[in-house]
Amino acid sequence: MSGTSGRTLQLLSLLQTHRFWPGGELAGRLEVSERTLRRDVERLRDLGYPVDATRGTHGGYQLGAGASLPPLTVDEDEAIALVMALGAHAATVGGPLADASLAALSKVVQVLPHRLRRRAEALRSATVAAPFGAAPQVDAELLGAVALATRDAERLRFAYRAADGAATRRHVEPHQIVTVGRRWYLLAHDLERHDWRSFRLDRMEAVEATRAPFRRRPVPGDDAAAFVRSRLSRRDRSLQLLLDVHADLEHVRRRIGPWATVVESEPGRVRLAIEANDPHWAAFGVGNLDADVTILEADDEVLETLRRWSERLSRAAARPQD
Amino acid sequence: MSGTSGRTLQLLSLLQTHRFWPGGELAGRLEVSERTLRRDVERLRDLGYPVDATRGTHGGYQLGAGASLPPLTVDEDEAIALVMALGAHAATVGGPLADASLAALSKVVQVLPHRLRRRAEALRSATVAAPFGAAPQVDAELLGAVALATRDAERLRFAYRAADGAATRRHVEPHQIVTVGRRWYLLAHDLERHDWRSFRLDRMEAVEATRAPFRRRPVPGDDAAAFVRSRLSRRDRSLQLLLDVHADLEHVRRRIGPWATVVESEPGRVRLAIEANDPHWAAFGVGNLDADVTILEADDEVLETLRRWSERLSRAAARPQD
DNA sequence: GAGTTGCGGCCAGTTACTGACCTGAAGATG
DNA sequence: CATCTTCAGGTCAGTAACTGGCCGCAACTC
Repeated sequence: MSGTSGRTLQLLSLLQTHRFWPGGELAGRLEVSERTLRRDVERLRDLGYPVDATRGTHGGYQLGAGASLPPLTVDEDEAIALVMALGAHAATVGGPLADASLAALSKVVQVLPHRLRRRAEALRSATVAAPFGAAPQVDAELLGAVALATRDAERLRFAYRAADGAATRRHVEPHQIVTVGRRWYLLAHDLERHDWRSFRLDRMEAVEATRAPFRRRPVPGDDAAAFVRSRLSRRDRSLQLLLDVHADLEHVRRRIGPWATVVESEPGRVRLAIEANDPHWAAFGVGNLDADVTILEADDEVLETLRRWSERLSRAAARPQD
Repeated sequence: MSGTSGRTLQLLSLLQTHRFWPGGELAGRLEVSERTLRRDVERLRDLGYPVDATRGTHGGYQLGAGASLPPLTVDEDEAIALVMALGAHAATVGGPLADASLAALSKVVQVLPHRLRRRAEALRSATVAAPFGAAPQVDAELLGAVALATRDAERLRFAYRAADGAATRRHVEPHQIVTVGRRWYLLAHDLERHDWRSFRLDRMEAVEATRAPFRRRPVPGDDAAAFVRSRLSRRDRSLQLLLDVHADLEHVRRRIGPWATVVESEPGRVRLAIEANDPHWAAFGVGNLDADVTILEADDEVLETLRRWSERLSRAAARPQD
């Protein structure tokens, strides 16, 4: 590792892996004199990263919270945790927080060494799908690649399997990634069809970022999520559940969070759309609402699942054998 | 910002915020000649971070995936996303992945500027609790502080409200953070009681890291999670649910994941303990198992909730009004 | 083939980094 | 209170590294 710059980075990294470091120890690790260490610390401070020092016996250096964020030095396990955590988080929250998560995810994925990708993938398949039935099993690397291209306004090529099984090759301008009903979609402008299209990420394959930059266009209706929702394929939409909940909006929000769309509400009644890609998820939603519910629209499969849950729960509750 | 080192860091950061940078642009931003930029790039490469370059028209530099992980430069929104994603992730997965998440979380929290902490806190309270009823609403900063002290083997002082309401001041050696039934616990050696104790993180307050380091002791039984589980207070334990599932282990694992403990299993039957801090969570578990279930042990509150869910679901399923 | 962009050698002037030595100050210890 | 430990930072001299300007070269695009 080369001279001063490398050492400065290394110092920053050391200060992040342990809270306290006595000066001598640091100097030893960096293989410089203590005087030089003090100068390195000074350099970090000049760079805006506050290194707090304590004098006297058991004194030492410590990286504090400052005005700006120092570069995070993460190790391999932590990088994998980041990939998995950010992917899951982006899927469960919506809006700007999801965007920030994706932005962070793309940074990690961009620099993730290949062997770590394999490890992450292995872990992902070993880890149980989030307990809502089928979670959006999108490959973290693919998600990262798409997020990266979206961030950098870079054209994208990929293979797509449509709902009817037809396989096509696409060339698009990726505009935004959104989640609807626990599934990932990419809203993009299709360069061959000259129109907006939304693509399910779990149906994309062989994603290839061409390096061609593009100029962003305004999204129709100025609301990517709404646009994607309006374009859901019949099959995707079929598990949608429309219901009247006899409770206040506040209660509904607290119980089900962002994973359902409030269509309209008045005091004591909320009309709610649950986009369920899994009937179990719909059943959970209805149960967890903790209020009386009238179903306005639902697929037979969902109704059937509701009945099965109901029977199972009542049987279980009827026979406590303790 | 000082000379070379700062510029190198800045270059690394620029390379992470956009995928492609033409050399001239980078040189301009860093206010150096293109020759010096080339040398900076070389420096980064010497440091082990692979900067790929493309020649010719529309050429430029690009940070690639290499052998080691470069320091991540995240912006404020991303830092907040990290805090929230890692906290949530650590709570939902168990084992080594959770540990890695906590390690990463502590790194972020350590350097998070104060104003960002406030923003994170605000977002946290605005964000709906995860839809399992009461999520473990542990302050992210507190979690980070405890994780930091645990990582660095640093003694901890805090105020604790016990289950019976008694408020005490504790001084402990924090050994491990574990989750049981969607709650956070700290397994620690109490320095005043001279024995192991487990503390619920949501009952801790005013956490203060003394700088006193301690030497780790072997955890009794060598399994922190098991130890904490065995010491759960009566109140915490009361919502435990013990059941026989008539399905294969594989099926159960796939349906409920790490959020339940398999007590024993034989082909076609699994005995399962669900640690539920919320009866709704238990109801969800039973329903989502998608198999016949016999309850062996359960609190009345849980049984009552199961019944309520059952009724609600069957009423809802019976009256589809489409 | 022409234009663009990155690569890296060379050179000379400048800068800054390093280790040694020293004085001071702040906290811990007894 | 005296003493020890540890960080802070000035100075100095030798060395190393950095910088910008110049160059010919190589790779890629159109």
